[in-house]
Amino acid sequence: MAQLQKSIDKRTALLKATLSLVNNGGIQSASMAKVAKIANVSPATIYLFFESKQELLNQLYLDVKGSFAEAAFRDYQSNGEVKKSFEKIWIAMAAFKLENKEEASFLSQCDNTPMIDEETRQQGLKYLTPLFDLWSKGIKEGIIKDISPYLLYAFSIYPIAFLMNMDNRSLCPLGENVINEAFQMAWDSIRV
Amino acid sequence: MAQLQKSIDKRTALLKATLSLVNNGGIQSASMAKVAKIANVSPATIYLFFESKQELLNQLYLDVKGSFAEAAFRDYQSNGEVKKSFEKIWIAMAAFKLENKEEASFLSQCDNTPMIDEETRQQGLKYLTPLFDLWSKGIKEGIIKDISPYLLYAFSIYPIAFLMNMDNRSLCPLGENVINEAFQMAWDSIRV
Amino acid sequence: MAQLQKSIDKRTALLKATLSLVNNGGIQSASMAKVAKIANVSPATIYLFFESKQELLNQLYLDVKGSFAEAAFRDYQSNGEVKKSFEKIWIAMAAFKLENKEEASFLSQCDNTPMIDEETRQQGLKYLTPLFDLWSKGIKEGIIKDISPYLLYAFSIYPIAFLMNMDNRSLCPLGENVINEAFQMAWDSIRV
Amino acid sequence: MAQLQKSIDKRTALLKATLSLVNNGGIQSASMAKVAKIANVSPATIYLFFESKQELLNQLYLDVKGSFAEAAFRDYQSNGEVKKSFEKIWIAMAAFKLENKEEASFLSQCDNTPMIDEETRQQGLKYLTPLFDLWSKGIKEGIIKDISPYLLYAFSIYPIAFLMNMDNRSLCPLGENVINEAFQMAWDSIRV
DNA sequence: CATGAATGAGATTTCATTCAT
DNA sequence: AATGAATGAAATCTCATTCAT
Repeated sequence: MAQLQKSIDKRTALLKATLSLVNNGGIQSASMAKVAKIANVSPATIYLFFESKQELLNQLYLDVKGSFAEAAFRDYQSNGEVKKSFEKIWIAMAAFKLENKEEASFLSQCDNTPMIDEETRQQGLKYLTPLFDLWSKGIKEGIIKDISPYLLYAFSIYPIAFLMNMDNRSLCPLGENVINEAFQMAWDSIRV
Repeated sequence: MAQLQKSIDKRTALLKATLSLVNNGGIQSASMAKVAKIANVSPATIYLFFESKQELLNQLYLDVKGSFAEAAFRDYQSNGEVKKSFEKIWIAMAAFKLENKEEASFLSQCDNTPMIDEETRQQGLKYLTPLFDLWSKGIKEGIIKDISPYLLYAFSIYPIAFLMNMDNRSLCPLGENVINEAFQMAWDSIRV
Repeated sequence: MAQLQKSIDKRTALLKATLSLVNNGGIQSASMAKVAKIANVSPATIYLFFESKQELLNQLYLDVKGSFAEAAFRDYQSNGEVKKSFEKIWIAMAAFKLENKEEASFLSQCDNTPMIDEETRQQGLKYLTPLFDLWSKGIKEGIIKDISPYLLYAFSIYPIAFLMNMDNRSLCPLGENVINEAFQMAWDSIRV
Repeated sequence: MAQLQKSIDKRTALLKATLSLVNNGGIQSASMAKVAKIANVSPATIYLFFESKQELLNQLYLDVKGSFAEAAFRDYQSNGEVKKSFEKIWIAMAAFKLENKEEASFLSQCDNTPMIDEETRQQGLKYLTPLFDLWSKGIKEGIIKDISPYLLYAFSIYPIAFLMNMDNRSLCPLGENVINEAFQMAWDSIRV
């Protein structure tokens, strides 16, 4: 038990170290040696937990995506009104990205790198099942446009990443106002 | 004259080689040696045209962004109706991204890499001035939401990248239908 | 313990390899790759011991300067007569330079290269403290000219390097006779 | 004639450029490309005047050594008193090194680099013939120690380089006082 | 004469990964 | 289970030199 805990801790430390390194300097600057040093283990130890750098990144991706989903759906109950539910989820997502910039920025960096493989991306998508279900329900109720969930995602969720990016670069600071305006746009884009 | 042309050709070949390499394998896998080999020059020759790998990527970024803008605004005339004009631009942008997947994917990869520096990004943004002006006009006319252009961009333009990504991964093929649905969403998100 | 010894050995081998390479071909021709090959390690291994080529050279400088000082002062006791003491040191220095041509020649090459940084030079100077102290004593006793130690050094010690150089180039072979003549000159230059 | 002059000017410019570059950064940092740029010619042009970088450096060595000798013996007349004559030459040498730091420093750097070949060094030595002759005379007169001119040189002339070095590094500024003290040492070392 | 373009070879350094202990 | 040492391969970039013009 203590052994297991220690293992888990080390794994977590490694993921955390990677996250932090990717964040200042990009994926390429997160070398295994640096990761090891920050996590206070030997480089060789990383390979006890992850098969390769690729796998380390993929695991981190899933991990972070999981946290994101967990935050997004924490207060969500599937039996509520569609718009209200969507709003709750959307705001939670935005809040997560604002409060966890490292995680958010990491996910952004993963969007277009070949280091994350298709299979992992698919697994990541599964975390969003509740949202997809909600959209299905909305579509059935005639409230939401009857189109591919990918479109719905593209216009209502994906933009959050851009906003966060702007916020980070101080080009468009995200106060409560802006968040509300943004949500309105998200909703307008998908509602019938 | 012939010499100048040869120079230009070589520069172009280098940019093209870089574009292609970044596209399969990501920025980090586009090594100067590979770029040189594909462009059929010696590695040292690259440095006659670009000061460093960073500069090569930044120049490519501007180059591609320029082509993108050129395509986006080719048929646009600033005196038309706001919605029609926006549609024309939006469709042209989507078409460019669909027809020039390498360019589009490259721009996506640049979104979140520290290899493109802020100054270059700013210069890239300038290419979109006509769109920003159009939005201003629309806002004045009370047709478009009176909010930051970054928000407008985030919800109406940025999603195109996601769609293209889905198209590439065969998750959501972009036929004419889908394009039209997508444009509708873009418009709904920004219109009053 | 065995590991530590192996580390020390490797470090020593690297320094030795560098010394030897600098000696035939100059500093610039002592490439890290060659150093590695001669020391029978991979180029990457050098960086486990030295942060950069600069540091490698600086460390070697200190190392050699240390050996030199050690030899110079090995039999010296600070309570002896000034002239006798100086002679002992001077002869020991000359002997070291004659017997350790690689080391001596390396130090000469370091005299005028920007690869050795000022701080390291200063540290190197400290090894000569006993000599400076001896001079102070001589000055107080009115035996040695009351002038800057840099002058004393320039005229009594620095010339040894030139002699060694001539010896190497077979222009002025240093037998016992010459050595004695030379010492006489050194002494004449600094004595009152 | 005009053509010839232009050629000479270019050669001079190249030598000057090399001198300047060697001076800040050492021999290795004086790349042919930089030399060309500073001299305002094409890299290829250098090879019209010098066969290789080696030759460029060797020529520069001779050139500078020549200037040095010219300055050293400018006011010297071989029929004067030995000590007075030597003093005149010595002071002129020191003055040259102080007033032409680039040249002086360059010569120092050449002392221990394999880039200057033995033959060139020998030619350089010839410039000092008048001094050697003076010493011969002094020896015959019983004023100067009857020993190898290399020894005389090592203890009376070579130290100047060290002093200049110290002056450059602000460790021992050379005012008139120090110069006179230094000359005294030089003379003491070689006089009977 | 003079050159700008071009380059092959090689410089320093970093990295993901392995392996003996 | 854990590691520190070690590395081959490759990355970015520089350089002395050549050659078609």
